[in-house]
Amino acid sequence: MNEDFKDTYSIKDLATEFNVTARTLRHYEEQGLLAPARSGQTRVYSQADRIRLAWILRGRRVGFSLNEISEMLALYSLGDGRATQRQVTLEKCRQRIDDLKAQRDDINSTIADLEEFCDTIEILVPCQKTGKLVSPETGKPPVIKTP
Amino acid sequence: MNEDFKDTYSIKDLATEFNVTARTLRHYEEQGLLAPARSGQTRVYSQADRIRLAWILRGRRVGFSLNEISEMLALYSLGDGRATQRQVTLEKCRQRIDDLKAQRDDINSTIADLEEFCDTIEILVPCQKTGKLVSPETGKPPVIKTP
DNA sequence: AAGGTAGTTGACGTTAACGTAAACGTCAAT
DNA sequence: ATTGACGTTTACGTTAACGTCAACTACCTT
Repeated sequence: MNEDFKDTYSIKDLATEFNVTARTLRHYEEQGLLAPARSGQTRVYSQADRIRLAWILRGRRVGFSLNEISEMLALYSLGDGRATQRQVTLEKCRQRIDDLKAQRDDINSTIADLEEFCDTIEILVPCQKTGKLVSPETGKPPVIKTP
Repeated sequence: MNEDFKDTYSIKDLATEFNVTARTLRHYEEQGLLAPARSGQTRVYSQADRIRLAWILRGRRVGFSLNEISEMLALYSLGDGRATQRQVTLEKCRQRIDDLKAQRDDINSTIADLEEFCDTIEILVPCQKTGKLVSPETGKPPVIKTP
């Protein structure tokens, strides 16, 4: 029996795999984000549940609230729904995409700031007299772009 | 007198410009993220305060907590500090950069998911009989990758 | 049978990031 | 001089996303 490719998982299995607590998984179920099967009282997570959890957690890392994630999951189920809702679904979806692209720009800017900062102070050297960091060229304190 | 390039701002000025409440600015001050000058009791924000606020808000959009933003701002002031702290500062800074790059990857994946979803349902057409959305080619319901 | 491990359901506690209301000061305009 | 727009501090309220018990069940294992 191969243990690596199970098709069902206990709550602890998923919790440890994704580095969250069991409480978190129960919480997501309370919020309607997950709906694992039951064997008696005990939750039994399928492969689909596992994928869905990974998706949820990625959404969380990206900064979405559980409510937003819930709405996005709802969008997917609207995809095969009535035609009248198609346009609304598409608009919301595209809005999300635009927001994410804006956020990506913010992240790139922040990365650029931090990298420039790293580059600046990485070449500095302690001053003989004061012990403070100065430029090895000019002997003067660095010009740091402080926000 | 040109109103566009002021060198001082009221709390309301900045609040409206950045679309936050005055309460938020006071909160940031309580947390030590801002330290505007005072004219009597009244806060007077400088151009530097304004830039700093923009930086803070970008950090917030990126998903940082106020505490994390505070730490990052502290990094910058450590930049011209003692040599002994330089290495620590650099490591923290690079860690931040790596985290941000990972987050950017997550965002890109999410964007890809959403765009694929958009592409899929955008070409669908309502079925004559059921009214449900189906492929114009096959007449069958679409294959949507549901997380 | 006793203990250990893993599961369950309440239900209250916690933290961050503000919201909100009270109670008050200060000018400029009506 | 009173209204109104803007500012202040103090302090309690709120929401999200869980943490943290308690009290219980079920199933092995020794």
